[in-house]
Amino acid sequence: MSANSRLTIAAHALAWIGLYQRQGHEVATSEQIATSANTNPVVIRRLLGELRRAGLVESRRGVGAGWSLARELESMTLLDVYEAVEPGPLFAMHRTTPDQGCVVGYGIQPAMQGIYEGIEETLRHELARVTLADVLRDVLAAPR
Amino acid sequence: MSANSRLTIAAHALAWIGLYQRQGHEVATSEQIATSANTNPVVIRRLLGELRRAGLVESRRGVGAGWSLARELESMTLLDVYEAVEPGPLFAMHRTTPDQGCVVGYGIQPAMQGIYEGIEETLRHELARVTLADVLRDVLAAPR
DNA sequence: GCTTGTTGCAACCTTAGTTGTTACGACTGC
DNA sequence: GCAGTCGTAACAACTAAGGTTGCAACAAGC
Repeated sequence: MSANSRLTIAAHALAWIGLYQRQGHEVATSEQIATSANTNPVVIRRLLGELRRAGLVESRRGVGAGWSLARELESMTLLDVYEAVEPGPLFAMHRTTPDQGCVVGYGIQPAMQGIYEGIEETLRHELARVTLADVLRDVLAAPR
Repeated sequence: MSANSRLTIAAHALAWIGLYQRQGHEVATSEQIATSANTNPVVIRRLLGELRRAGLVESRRGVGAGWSLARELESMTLLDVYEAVEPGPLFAMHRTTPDQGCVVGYGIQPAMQGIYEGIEETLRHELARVTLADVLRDVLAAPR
C-alpha cells in the first residue's frame, strides 16, 4: 500500500510539543523535534504547517520562536491529525474509466464507492477514538 | 496516502470472471478482463497471479486457456483479496529510528504500534464483512 | 509434429508521492 | 543591526504502481 509515516511523525511532533509544554516551556523548535524524530527540521516544519492550517498548532517567528499547541492534547484526536496530513481516500478507483459498455465495467465504480465509503467511515470512527493525550500516555508508559 | 487501485482492479476481475462463469463459460482470459477494466492484460495477469497464490483463482495454459474461480464468490471476502494483493501495513513507522535517548523518541513506536494494530484489526473486520458475491450484486444493481 | 492462443515472467519506462537537503527571504526579540 | 527561527521554494533520491514489450512455456486441436 506504500504506507507513509506522515501520521506517525505528526503524532510524534504533537506528543513532543505537549510534553515539552507540560515541563513549563512555551514553544518548541522544529530543530528539537527533528532531533527526537531523527529527521530534517524542514520535514517537521512542513508537517506542522499542515497542522497549523488545521488549527492544531500555532507558530511564532523571530528570535525565541517555535511551535505551541493551539488546543489541549485531550481535545485532539488522531482523526484530526489524519485529516490534516493525509489528502486522498484510502482506496482508489481505476486510473482510467472502465469499459462502460460492459456490465461489470459500468457498475463496478458505484459498487466499490459505496463499499469503500462505509469502510472509510469506520476507519475515521476508530481514529477519532484515540486522542493525542492517549498517545502521550502510551508513550510515557513504555517500559524502560 | 497515495492510494492504489489494486484492490479495486482485483475485485473487478473476480466479479467479471464470476459473472462470465454464471453465463456458462468455463474460463476468462486476461485479455477480456483487461478490456473491461481498460488496462493492460499483463497488469491483470500479475494481479490474478497473486490471487492464484492465495487460492482464489486457478489458471489453465495452452489454447482455450484462461482463468476460473477456485471458490464460490460467496465464500470470498474483500479481506481475502486485500491480503492477497496488499503487502504491507496501512501506516508506517519512522523510516529511521527515532532518538532513543528522548522519552518521546523511545516510547512513540510501541505506542503507535499498539494503536495501529487495533485500527487495522477493525479494518480487516470490515473488509471481511463484504463478499465478492455482494460486490457482484451491487455491480449488477447499478441503475442504467 | 505443427500451429495457435494463452499464461508466466522478466525487463524496462513513466508517473507520482514521500522524504531528505540546501538555500534564502521574512520576521521579531534583544 | 544581529541572531535565531519560521516559511517556502527548488531539487535530488528513493519507492511503488502501472503500463508496455518481448519471449519462453505450455496444451488443445489439427
